[in-house]
Formats: sequence, structure tokens, C-alpha cells
Amino acid sequence: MTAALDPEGTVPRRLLPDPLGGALMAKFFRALGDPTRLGLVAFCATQERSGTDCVTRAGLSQGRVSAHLGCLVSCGLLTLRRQGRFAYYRVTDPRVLELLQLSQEVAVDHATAIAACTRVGPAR
Amino acid sequence: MTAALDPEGTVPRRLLPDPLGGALMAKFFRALGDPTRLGLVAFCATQERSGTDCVTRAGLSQGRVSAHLGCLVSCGLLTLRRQGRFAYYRVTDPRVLELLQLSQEVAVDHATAIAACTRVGPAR
DNA sequence: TCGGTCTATGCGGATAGGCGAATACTATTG
DNA sequence: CAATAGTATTCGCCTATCCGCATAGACCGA
Repeated sequence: MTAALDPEGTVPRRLLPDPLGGALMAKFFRALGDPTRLGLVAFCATQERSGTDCVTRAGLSQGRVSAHLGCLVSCGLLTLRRQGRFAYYRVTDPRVLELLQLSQEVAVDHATAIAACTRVGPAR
Repeated sequence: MTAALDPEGTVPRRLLPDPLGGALMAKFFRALGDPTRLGLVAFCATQERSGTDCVTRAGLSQGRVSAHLGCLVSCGLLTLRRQGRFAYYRVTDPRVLELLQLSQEVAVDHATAIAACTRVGPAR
């Protein structure tokens, strides 16, 4: 055959460091892989938003939205600020915005193909 | 309450253009949200790889790997080149690598939190 | 042309992860 | 302290996806 794969080299520890492991990175991407969560990140990109605002925006049950937000905070996509009984969410890491924009550029160029891809869920 | 959400403004058509729709973007991220696929993208990042190489690398059934690769090609993450009965995959869009590196940087900073996040599957 | 190799697709079966509804917490207000 | 409002968590139900296995299709060398 052509190139024998070297033991574990080729995959780039620089690209996917093993301390992290592809599994963790994948998890990170799955956090962005839901339309609701992605929408919430965008919603909190420009300004801080209260939990209630997010519920209104998402149009889902409060409990569900709370769970989504919790997930986003855990994954470092949103930052949570508590004030009394309120919770305020916001994107604070500029890299997250960069990430979204870059992804969008790539996705746009393949929009039709992505839409056609049946292996990754028929969008919701 | 604080800010009334404007009808549809705030979410940034610039950030998540509606022609694309969050659903499509989410789908794009889900393509990266699987450890196997993510590993394959990384594997094909540095050089072109044959389907067989990928199967070996992934350690899954040939059929499964083929499906994963097809998904990645559809989503614009890999480029396919056919030569006779062989198929060669490779990352050709430099933005994809940028995307992976940027994501990795963010993910690294939140590694423990991501690992702890139970809402997005307990890694595989 | 025939057999072998490489790649793609279809078929269940099992699990992850999304949803609403109900419930539990916590802090503010009266 | 009791009532209320904003959040977080739990539970049962259902769909999306992953996996291996088996099968089909394409192409090459003998």
C-alpha cells in the first residue's frame, strides 16, 4: 500500500493534542451543533442577555433553554454572571466570535452540499 | 424587563445569515462533532489519504468510515479525488485548518468544564 | 472475461441527546 | 414569614445517529 501510517504520529498532536483527545474537541463542536444553542450564542454575542430573554428568543420551554445555556457555559462559549436571582449570559471570549464567523464562511461555500448531506441529520 | 428583543434583528444576519439559517450551521458543526470524523479530518490535514488508510486509522468498519468520509466531503471539510478504484481524501480549504486550530485553543481553555458537561454526551 | 480489491449503500439494533411538563431552589418583595 | 419570580434539575418519550454486517458497484491485473 502507499504510506504506512505511523503509529500515532500523523494525526498531529499539535492539531489535536492528546491531552485533549479528539473526544473532547468533538464534544465542543457538538455544543455548537444544535440550532437552538447556536442561536443562543449568536443572541448573546452582541450583548448580555438574561435567562428570560433567552427563553423568549429560543421559544422553547424555560427548562430546556436553561439546560442549553448551562451547556454553553460549561463549554466556554458563554459566560455567566449572576445578580440576585437573575442570570446573565454573554459571549466574552472574542475567539468564539471569530470561530463562528470563520465557520460560517466555510459553511456558506458549501451550503447546498451540507443541506444535502443526509448522514448528519436532516436538519431540524 | 430589560431589553425587549427586537423582532429578529439582534441575532445578526451577519453572524448567522438567514439564507443559511442556524440549522445549516449547526449541521456543519455536527459534522465535526464526532470523534471519528474529527480524527479523520486531522488525519487528512497534512496529506492526501486513501480510503483504506482512513479505515486503518479510524479502526472502524470500512462501511462506517466510508460514510463518515462522505459526510465530511459533503460538508466541505474534505476534498475527494478519485483515481481508478481509489478515493483520496484531503483537507484543501485552509480555513478548515484555521477553524480547527482556533476551536482547539478555545476548547483547551475549558477542557475540564467541557469534560464535565453532561448535557453533551459523556464523550465516547 | 474472471477474480480480487477498493469504495459505497442498505439494514436492523442500541444509545445519545432533544423536548415539554412538573418540581425544586433561591433571592426579592410585601 | 408568605408569596412571587427567575433559574435549575429530573423524568418519560421520541428522533437522530452511530455501529457492524452484508451486499452492491466500479475498476484493474491476469
